[in-house]
Amino acid sequence: MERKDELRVKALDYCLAHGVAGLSLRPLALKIGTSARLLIYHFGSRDGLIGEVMNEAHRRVQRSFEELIRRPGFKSPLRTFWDWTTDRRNAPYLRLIFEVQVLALQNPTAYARYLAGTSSSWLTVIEAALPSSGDRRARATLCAAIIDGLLLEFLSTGDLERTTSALDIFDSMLRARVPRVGSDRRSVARQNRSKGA
Amino acid sequence: MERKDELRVKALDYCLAHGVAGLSLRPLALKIGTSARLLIYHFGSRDGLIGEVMNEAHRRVQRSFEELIRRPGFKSPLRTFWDWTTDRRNAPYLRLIFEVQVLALQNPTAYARYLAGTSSSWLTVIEAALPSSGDRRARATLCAAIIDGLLLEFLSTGDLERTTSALDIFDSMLRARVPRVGSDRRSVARQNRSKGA
DNA sequence: CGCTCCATGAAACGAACGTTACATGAAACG
DNA sequence: CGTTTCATGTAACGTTCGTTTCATGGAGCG
Repeated sequence: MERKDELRVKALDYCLAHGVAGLSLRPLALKIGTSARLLIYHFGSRDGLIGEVMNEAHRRVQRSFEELIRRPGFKSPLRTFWDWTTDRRNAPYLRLIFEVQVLALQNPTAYARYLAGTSSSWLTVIEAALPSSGDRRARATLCAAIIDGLLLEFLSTGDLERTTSALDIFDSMLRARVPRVGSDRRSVARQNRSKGA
Repeated sequence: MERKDELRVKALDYCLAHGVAGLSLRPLALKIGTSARLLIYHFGSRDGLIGEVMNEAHRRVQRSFEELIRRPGFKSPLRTFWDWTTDRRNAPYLRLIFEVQVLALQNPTAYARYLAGTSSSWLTVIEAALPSSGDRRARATLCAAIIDGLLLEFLSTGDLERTTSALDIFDSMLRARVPRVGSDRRSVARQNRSKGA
């Protein structure tokens, strides 16, 4: 069983570097010092391997995140979270999860099973951290989307300075606590309904 | 040549529905009423086909976007842009571009060529629409990231109401014109430099 | 008609894919 | 010791992949 653990860890490292979209067993096996035969033997199938690899990834991200919220934070919660996502120890994992999430958009049957409600669980965490208000869920959605969008931009361009500046701007906006806008959820839905093609 | 145009259009429709990650010629050819032989004949190779398909996608998005900015806008620019991205005529294209962008993160040599600077070109457009200020580029980055992040959330969950509420919150924040925060670019860079792992 | 060029079909190529069958050596256990 | 179980290697299976080869039919043109 310990051999399987070792293989899972090495396979995860390989997926962090090469992605999971076109993953094939033989090159992976060659790189981590085993054979396609043994990967099937230990994990049952390619899908089983990817499943265990993604579970391991989620586990590590979870562990790192729990360590984060245990530490005392000097900066704002959002900025602290941003620094965590862009940390080079965490970014590869988030990139991998990004990949699976986007692949699941076009091929849910193949990839959705590897997403253990990642996005919605983070949304819940953020929502719990926000002050209570009628639009708290929408505010949490906004915060999560900003992290996602800026992270995607950071991963694409590598421009940490610009993306961090953007986050700090939003952070200062958030602290300003702008009062509720006139368009509540119902009126938004009304506007959308008159939009269709 | 007109036959090739027809094939390109049909292939794009197929990619909009099935994605481009695991695209293979024979199923595509079967679905659009041709053969793998002819796809190679017309487009030279699989990569050539994907290249032309993505060009066609970018062309259509571009055309739709130009039509958008030609129309008079009743709502805020950002909300107008959001309604455009989530329009069911446009969202599939943005989803496809999302897919390629994320695939390029892990495999730039294979996919980066299909991204004709999409993200940066939009950034420029947004930047031009914002009032001039020292942090205009960062603000543009923020706006683009919010659209990206919310769009990804919308595509993943289909929850247009919640994501639109989130956008409206940000829109109202933006209108409030919070003054510059203390952390300018230089101080941000300073903070980041002392972050490394 | 004869020639040329373009479009297409049928079939195959070699490679890579996930997976399996079979054999074997080592270790654990009675 | 004999037996069983686990881990592993070798080789193959059948399939699919992108691509190529060869042949053919038809349209345009002299």
